[in-house]
Amino acid sequence: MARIPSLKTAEAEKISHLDYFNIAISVDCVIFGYENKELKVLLIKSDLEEFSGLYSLLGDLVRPDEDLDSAPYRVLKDRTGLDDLYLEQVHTFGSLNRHPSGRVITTAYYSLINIFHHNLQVDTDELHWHSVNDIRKLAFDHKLILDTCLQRLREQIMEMPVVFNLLQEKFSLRELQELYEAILDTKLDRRNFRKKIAVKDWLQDLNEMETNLSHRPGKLYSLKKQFRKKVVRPTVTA
Amino acid sequence: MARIPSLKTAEAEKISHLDYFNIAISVDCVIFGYENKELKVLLIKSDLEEFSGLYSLLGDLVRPDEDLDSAPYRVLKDRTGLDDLYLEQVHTFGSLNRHPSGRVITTAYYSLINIFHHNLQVDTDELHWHSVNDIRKLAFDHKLILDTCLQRLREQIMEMPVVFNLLQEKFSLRELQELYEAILDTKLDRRNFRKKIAVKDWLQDLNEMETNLSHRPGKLYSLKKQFRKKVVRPTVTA
DNA sequence: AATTAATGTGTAATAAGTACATATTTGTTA
DNA sequence: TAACAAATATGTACTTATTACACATTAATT
Repeated sequence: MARIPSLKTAEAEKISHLDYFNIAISVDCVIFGYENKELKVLLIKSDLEEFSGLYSLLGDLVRPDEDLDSAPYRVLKDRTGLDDLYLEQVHTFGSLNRHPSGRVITTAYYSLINIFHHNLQVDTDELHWHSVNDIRKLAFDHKLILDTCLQRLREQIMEMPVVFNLLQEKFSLRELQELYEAILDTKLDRRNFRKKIAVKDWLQDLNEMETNLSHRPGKLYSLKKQFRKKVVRPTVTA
Repeated sequence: MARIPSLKTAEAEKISHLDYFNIAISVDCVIFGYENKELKVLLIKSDLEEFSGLYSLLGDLVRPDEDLDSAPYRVLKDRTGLDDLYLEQVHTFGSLNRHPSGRVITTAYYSLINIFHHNLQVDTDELHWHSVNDIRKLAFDHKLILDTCLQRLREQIMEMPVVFNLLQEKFSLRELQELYEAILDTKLDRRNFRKKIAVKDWLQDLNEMETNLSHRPGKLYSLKKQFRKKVVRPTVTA
């Protein structure tokens, strides 16, 4: 376990207390949304000269009086007004030169939010949704963070009922499939997709149909209640 | 992205620079070993009064001039003399009160080492191998960290050729199966296990046999060379 | 030579994943 | 109001992976 250096070994004492507290820790949020059959991510223009013109993820320093895992909730609440969100810790990035203004280690989280949520308020002067597929370069190491989080999201969507946080409460199987296709960036077979989803038993048949379409409407579904609890910290079940 | 507070928003300016650098960051290593058909973990007697009598993981504060991912290598090198190790970042733990002497956020790594490695030197006054199954309570939140890392290890052993870091270079399929059984804490069917391993194509048949057994000896294998590279930082392939 | 204790191996049964086509429903248009 | 356009709903054959399970073989020991 870490020793607080001022109290302990000679080796540690060579290095002053201040040095050790000279690393800042931040969180960065990869906030995924979904619109127009495309997976989006919420970005902000970087406020550093070094990265002028580049976008970056939303993040902030962790406060001394908040849990690490609470920090991304605060960031999201401040930036979007939403507080009942799916968040998952993915990885911590800490190479020496990742931040030009100083030593900052950052823990990355991804979050899934419904772009059309009635309470969602993104300051559109500052924040913009970008198609994940169009992003080539971001400030800092944020492209790497984005890719890492996207990979994790892709690993999880068939294991856990998470993508529903990106959709309206009611949706058709076609809409759900289009969402999976957007996230995985691949085409899926309709019949096989339905079979796979049916086996999971995640969905409630609402006995309602789509309306206002110029073709045959599909049935509407919602995520079963028992899966709606948000907050997902990876907990150990072993 | 995190803003360095002294430079930016009014809100941030309320909080002094020092406050923000008042969080220390450490790494903790779950060092797995394997002996006598049991999965072991290397622990040290906690040096804090609060936890007297309890063991803890090996860790240290991250230095201002080292990459986060380098810190666990340093810890392992210092503690075990080994430097060519498999290490994987698992999760970062940062609840407010996880460390009694101050605010410390820690990134957990797991490592797999061969207890009988000729260069391994564990200071046996300080460090001890414990059977993972016997561990009930550890200092700090280290039991949670251990469980989280063990879960990750279990998820990975059928996906990637990692467990070979726990074995001697040459081993029989029986030994390999016993190792899997120890990690998963379950019995496996011999024929099915062999089939599964054969499909992975990880092993080199050495055309040698076990010796000094009072029963039929098994063939010896080693991990194929191309899988021997160590250092595995989860890299993004997307 | 018989015994002990393990190795090495294959097949049938079940489950999961993949590829693929037709009838049906609704709204629109001629 | 009939025909059309565009989508929904659905099943089966094929392939691949997973599971359960038993017998002949080998080397050392007695």
